[in-house]
Amino acid sequence: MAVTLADVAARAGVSSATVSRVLNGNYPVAGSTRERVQRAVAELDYVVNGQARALAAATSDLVGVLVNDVADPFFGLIASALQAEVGVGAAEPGGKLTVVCNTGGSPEAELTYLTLLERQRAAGVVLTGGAVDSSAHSEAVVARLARLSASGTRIVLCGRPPLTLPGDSGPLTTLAFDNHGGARRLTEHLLSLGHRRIGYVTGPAERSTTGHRLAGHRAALEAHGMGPGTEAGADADQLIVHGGYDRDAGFDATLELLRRDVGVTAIVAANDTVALGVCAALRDRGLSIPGDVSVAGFDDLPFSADASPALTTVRIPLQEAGARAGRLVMGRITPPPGGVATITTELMVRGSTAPPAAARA
Amino acid sequence: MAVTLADVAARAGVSSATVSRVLNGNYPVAGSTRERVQRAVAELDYVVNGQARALAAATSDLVGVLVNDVADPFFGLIASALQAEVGVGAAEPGGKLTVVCNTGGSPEAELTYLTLLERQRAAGVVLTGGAVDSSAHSEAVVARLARLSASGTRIVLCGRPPLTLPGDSGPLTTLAFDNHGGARRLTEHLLSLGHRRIGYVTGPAERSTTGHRLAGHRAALEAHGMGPGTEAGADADQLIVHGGYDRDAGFDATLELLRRDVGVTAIVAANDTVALGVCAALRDRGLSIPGDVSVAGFDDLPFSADASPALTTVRIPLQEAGARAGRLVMGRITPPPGGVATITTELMVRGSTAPPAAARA
DNA sequence: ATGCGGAAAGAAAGCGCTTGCTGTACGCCT
DNA sequence: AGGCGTACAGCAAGCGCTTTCTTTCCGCAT
Repeated sequence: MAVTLADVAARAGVSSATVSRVLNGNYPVAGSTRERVQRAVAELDYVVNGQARALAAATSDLVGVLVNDVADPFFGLIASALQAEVGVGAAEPGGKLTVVCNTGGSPEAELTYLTLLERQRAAGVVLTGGAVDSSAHSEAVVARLARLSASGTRIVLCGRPPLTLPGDSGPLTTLAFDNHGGARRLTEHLLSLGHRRIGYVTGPAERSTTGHRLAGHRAALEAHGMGPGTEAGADADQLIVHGGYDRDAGFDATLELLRRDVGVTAIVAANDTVALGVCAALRDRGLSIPGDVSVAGFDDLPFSADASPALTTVRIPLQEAGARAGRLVMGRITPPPGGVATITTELMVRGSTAPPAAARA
Repeated sequence: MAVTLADVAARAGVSSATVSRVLNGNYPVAGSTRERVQRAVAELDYVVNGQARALAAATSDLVGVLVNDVADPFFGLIASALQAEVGVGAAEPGGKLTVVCNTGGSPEAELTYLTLLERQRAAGVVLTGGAVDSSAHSEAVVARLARLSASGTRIVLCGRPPLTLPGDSGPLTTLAFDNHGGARRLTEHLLSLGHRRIGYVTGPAERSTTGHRLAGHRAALEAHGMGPGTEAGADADQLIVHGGYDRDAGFDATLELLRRDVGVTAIVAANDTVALGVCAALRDRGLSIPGDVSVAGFDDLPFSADASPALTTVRIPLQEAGARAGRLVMGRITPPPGGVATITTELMVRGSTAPPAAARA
């Protein structure tokens, strides 16, 4: 059916071994022969069978990237930059295809996709998104990663807590986002504006990112004498609503916060998408931003800068992270010493935060 | 190195053929033998080599999806729904891995990725986004698609103009978005509000979608006696600015429109992302939305409903389209008669459009 | 008893490629 | 002129599976 190496060889009057060598260019072939072969390849419009090649050469043209959901801009940006880095320019050898796997945050799906990628003998796997803090599942994931790693698959963690494989050579290559520092600076910004009653809508409880951001927020409060032991921090729990990483979670959580009537003058959202819901809920209740309540997000997704008012948030250079993860998984750059590189975050102060009404009066 | 079929066979005391049959369940195997094999598989934690299987069985576990850029929510939503449909639940047989290819709208990149997918003998390919109207390139693309199709790769066009392969069995399976109708209804909405000077920011000139939307817009104008031949339509060209599908294009185009000083009371953007830029530019110039100028978009991306004011736009059910494309490319549903299914669009009237100031006065 | 059909398992031939090893022919040295 | 090194090119053995064809073995009817 399809044109094979043998067809090309026959046409060029050489053996298939020679054709293979011309194609891969890793063995001396006389100029005239090479030309003849190349002409035959062109005439027959030959395209190598990647599966046969992979089988014979024990290589793979696939790189997997595990994300919660590509439709979420957070992951979309990472995946896009990764694919651009890993992908090919003009069929350049070494360029890989990017397999996107939506895990929906489910550890089972994560495991399933890891198995599938192992089955395809993927050249590399990038895991993104906060890890799930469930020891049962993370054990299984670690076991799978250990096998993958042992069989030569390069593994990169992006925005996940570092991980060390059992009986292996040091920790996995990791790109860690400075969630703690970013959240801390964000809350400090609100405190410096004069806010004292700051609501906080968390992400999903089981994700590691959620904890890190919340911890940063609390660290800022404590540094200002508003820790849990202090008088000012007495009802700190009342200011926190546990949500999720989607818009509706922000909406609902905000209504809950307002219902509690704890006098918030600012709300920090788990991320920008949540902040969208927070803003929607506030408007729904007739509250102005930042007039009545200031709002801040996290991630600095593309639409945040153009929101009205523009959203104060913490920028994570997601594209840079994706590109870097791509280079790491391709082995184009060497992992940082210790395996962990921290991606710094930057506070973006914009129109959605302002001094509380009381301070302005 | 890795565990192979032979290892499992040896452990179970059977031939590798039997193991293969147990794994694929397409051949009678005695219950006791089956059990023994399954135990061996579990004990050895065997994972089949997908490449070897693909080579022997002439199948593939890969489905490719060509998008402009996954980071763009428009494509992200399609890709996400597609991958969910095509992907696996618990390694269910038949589940495929989704290869995402960012073409950046470049026909060369498109061709390169098609070759790569052919090399991997992909089971299916979904092409999204408006096609590029350049005959030279589209010819090459058509040729590649014809080969892919001939070799059994299922091809689905999603949001692209229908295409018929030379000497083939009818047109390719196509999911066409009703861009024309949507744009027309959108402009009619503005006209019915009383707008007569409606600016229009187009998408990239070479994309087919751009033309379809613009045509719909013009059709609405003509139907209201504002066609190019009429007095009202005399300077129609002045109301149109050619842009692109990104936020900055909308920003720049709007400034240009204002510079022309043609008295627009409403601006229709090529899509929601562009509308974001349009709004930003208007605010930048101190104009209120919709007080001074109404703004409308296209696509109804997730953030549009929560924008402030909420964006009037035309909804394309992108997730539904992606899911349907997934089912088609998997052969789970049969193509519509004639090959072309039209995805209907729906006008979403929201806060960013209102009667012009003059009409309200 | 003999023979026969069918169910289950094995042997082995590929699938299309890569690559170590084996030839072969030429140019050069002594 | 003989021998040897070098530069190419071919042979053939896999890579790990699937699948066709055979074989084996049993139970049953004759």
